[in-house]
Amino acid sequence: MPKVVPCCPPVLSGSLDESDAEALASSLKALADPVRLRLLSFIAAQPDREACVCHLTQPAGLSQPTVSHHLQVLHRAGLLEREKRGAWVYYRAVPARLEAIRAALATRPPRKRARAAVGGRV
Amino acid sequence: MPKVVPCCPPVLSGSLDESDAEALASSLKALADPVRLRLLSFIAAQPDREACVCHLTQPAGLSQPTVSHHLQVLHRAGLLEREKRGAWVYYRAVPARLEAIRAALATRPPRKRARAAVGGRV
DNA sequence: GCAGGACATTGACACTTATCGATGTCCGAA
DNA sequence: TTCGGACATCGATAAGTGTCAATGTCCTGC
Repeated sequence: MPKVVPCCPPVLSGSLDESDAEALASSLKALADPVRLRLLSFIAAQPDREACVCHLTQPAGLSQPTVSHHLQVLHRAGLLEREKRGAWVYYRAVPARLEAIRAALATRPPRKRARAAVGGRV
Repeated sequence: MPKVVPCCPPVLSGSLDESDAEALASSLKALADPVRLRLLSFIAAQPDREACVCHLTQPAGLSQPTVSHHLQVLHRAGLLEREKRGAWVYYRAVPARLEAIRAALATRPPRKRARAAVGGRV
């Protein structure tokens, strides 16, 4: 059974301590780029909710190394899963991670809900 | 009656177009800094939900021009309101703006709710 | 084993951003 | 009117980031 790690307190519900702020900022930084937002939403919009890198360079309009770089940033932030299948690498969105970030931005403290933050602290 | 401006489509609900992605990324960039997250939460945690700059430099541990800079970034993103009272300037959080950003990060399309995105597009 | 394709990594460059000291502007008090 | 305090702006600097061409690694098919 996976450990349930509580998320950091919502931004507007009290004073964030320094490490919570660092962690949340680091996740937000991964999201705060138009290319990465589009990659994330493009991948999630695929019929099977995944895409390999070769299908992403053209919609992104960027070179393969650049797309690879952005995917790596999203992957390191826990927002994308990586799966290697043969010569290809498939990326899949992790909605729970995005949900955890959303929870950290909640205006009011969220209702208690088990497993809301699966995937680690934000 | 104020115009209700719909927010951009949620990231995971379909493919974001370029201008939506730019707008959302720009709002997220304003949030994606530990100093700014702490300023925002500190201000919101005050008894009267506001604070003047002179009360923020010490908790932030930064120089007055630097704090002023961060407040300006949050203000330009619509996350803080600015009010000048005599020689002092008071900043107040704008929860609706944060809520609009959260909505844009929703995993599923949100239920229709009037005035959910008051304050402009994200 | 060899050739070619898919993806990651490296190195370099331009651009942005966080930070501070110095200075400017505006306000209230004397 | 003058002085001092609160805040913003400016200029400079160091650190971070997005981008690409070149190169490296790994897999598949021949």
